[in-house]
Amino acid sequence: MDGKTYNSEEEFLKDYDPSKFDRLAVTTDILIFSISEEYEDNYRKLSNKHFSVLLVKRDNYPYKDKWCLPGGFIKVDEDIEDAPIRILKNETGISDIYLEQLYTYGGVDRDPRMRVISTSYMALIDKNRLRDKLKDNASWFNITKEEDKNNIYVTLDNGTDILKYTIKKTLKEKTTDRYKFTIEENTSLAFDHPLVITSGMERLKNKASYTDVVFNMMPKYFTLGELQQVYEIIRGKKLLDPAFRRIIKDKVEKTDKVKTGGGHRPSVLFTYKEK
Amino acid sequence: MDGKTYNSEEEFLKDYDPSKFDRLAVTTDILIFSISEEYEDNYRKLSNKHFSVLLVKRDNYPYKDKWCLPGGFIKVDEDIEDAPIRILKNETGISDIYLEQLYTYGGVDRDPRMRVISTSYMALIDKNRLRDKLKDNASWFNITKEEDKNNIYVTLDNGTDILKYTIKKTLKEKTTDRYKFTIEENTSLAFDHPLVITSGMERLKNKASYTDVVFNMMPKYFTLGELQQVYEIIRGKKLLDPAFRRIIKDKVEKTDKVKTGGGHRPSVLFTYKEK
DNA sequence: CTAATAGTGTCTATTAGACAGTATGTT
DNA sequence: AACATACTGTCTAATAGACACTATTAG
Repeated sequence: MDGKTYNSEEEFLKDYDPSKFDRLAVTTDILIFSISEEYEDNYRKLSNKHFSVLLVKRDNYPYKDKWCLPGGFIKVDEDIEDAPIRILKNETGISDIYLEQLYTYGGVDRDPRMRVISTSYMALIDKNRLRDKLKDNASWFNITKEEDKNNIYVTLDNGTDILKYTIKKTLKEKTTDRYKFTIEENTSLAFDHPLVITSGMERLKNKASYTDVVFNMMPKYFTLGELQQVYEIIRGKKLLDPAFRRIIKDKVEKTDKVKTGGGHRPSVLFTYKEK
Repeated sequence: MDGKTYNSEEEFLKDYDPSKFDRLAVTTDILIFSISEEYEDNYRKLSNKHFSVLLVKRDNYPYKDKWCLPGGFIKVDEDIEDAPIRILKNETGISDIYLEQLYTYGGVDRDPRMRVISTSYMALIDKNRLRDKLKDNASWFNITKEEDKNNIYVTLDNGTDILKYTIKKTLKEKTTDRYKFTIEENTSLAFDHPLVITSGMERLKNKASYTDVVFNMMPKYFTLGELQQVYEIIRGKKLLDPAFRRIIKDKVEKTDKVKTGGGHRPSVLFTYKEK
């Protein structure tokens, strides 16, 4: 550092000038994922479930009127993990929500205003917990994803707006099959949020196959059919009933409640059983 | 934001004052892992391998004379992923090294000088690539880890200094078995680096079981015995030969070279085969 | 009765774990 | 010859995939 030598940490700190280092604005973006239901006209059929993400509409520049992930600046006197909790509380009104850090994005041109570093978090919730508590610039978007060898095509739909984007995948590292995602096309999402959403979905998909994360999106009581539907949505493929039940059986607890009224055999309600 | 309304993004940006947001120093810490060998006095035996990490000795306050991970500040005009590449090049002289972002730490009191956010990266290298290129404040430390239900006990040894620390594990989240790590005891490592090292080791251990990361620490040619040793060190358990060879067989390619001179049957040399 | 889901039994294929054996170079 | 590792065959256990079947309700 500078030429002077110090004899103790106290002495050093007293003399220390923090301004000599570059400082950057640090923000956090939160992916709030949930499952939404769409009821069928056929009384016999189960409700159609969708994977969905909460977006907010920007009311000022940059990206005015575009949709983006909820987020905000990290305060100088705030632990980084406290920022997403604060924002989540502010956005949904609830505070005990599954939260996980995902990735820190820091491209030089992420934000036209200034240099910003952004740490993304993923939150999973059961939508039933927050009936009519949403702010009016916020909205749930159903996610539809299609994929081929080189691209991921995503459509976000909240019933009014339809947002589409395309992500290009290029293999970045052979030993771990990691891909570099780049935005190939994007009409209506702000910043690099298409990247954040896509990586978050991938992460969740992976975690769903070796952990119990999925239960964070389930209500207290659920049928195995409903649970299977959610797994299928997140894993992106149909699962066979007997296999699914085999795998899940130690993770759930049977209750004496049943769900009736579906025009078919009633289904037993289960709860999540911790190990 | 402020009261004024703008008609275009250009207009908005011209008027924009970036100083109104908190700014933080952002750094990166790099875990450089490798495998070191310790030759046995018994000519017949294979060399004893250790998992090791590169540390540098701090030559000024704070934490003067303590060991820490190589790292540095992210520059305002530098992409966040470019910082670890720059530091790695500077520290080891090589540039094509396996690199992966791990986690962003941002506790308020991480650094006594000022508020710092730090993104950690993990790098894996084959030590043979950098014979006598190390700087003189840097040193490889062999890592020994022991674990019980509540704690992880780690010893770092470079032949001269022995550093010890203890990490306390507390279950943070039930559905994904995630633990919160806290430093319980730490005599000679700077900052929160015991946390970074421990989490990095965990991450590598997991990745080793479902990817080919391990090959990043191997030389071009290796025997299956050596490869198995490295897997065993990282996974933290003995593996059975036939099972290991079954799993690995599609990932490696036999060469016509053999390794002789070991006082036992010569071993065929293999190379990594990409899918 | 019928459509639609709930739930189970069982057979097969694949993968993982375990052990025992054979092979071969150096001193 | 003996030690230490290299390498393989095979049996068993556990897990995953597939299909077919029975059960039960609202309308």
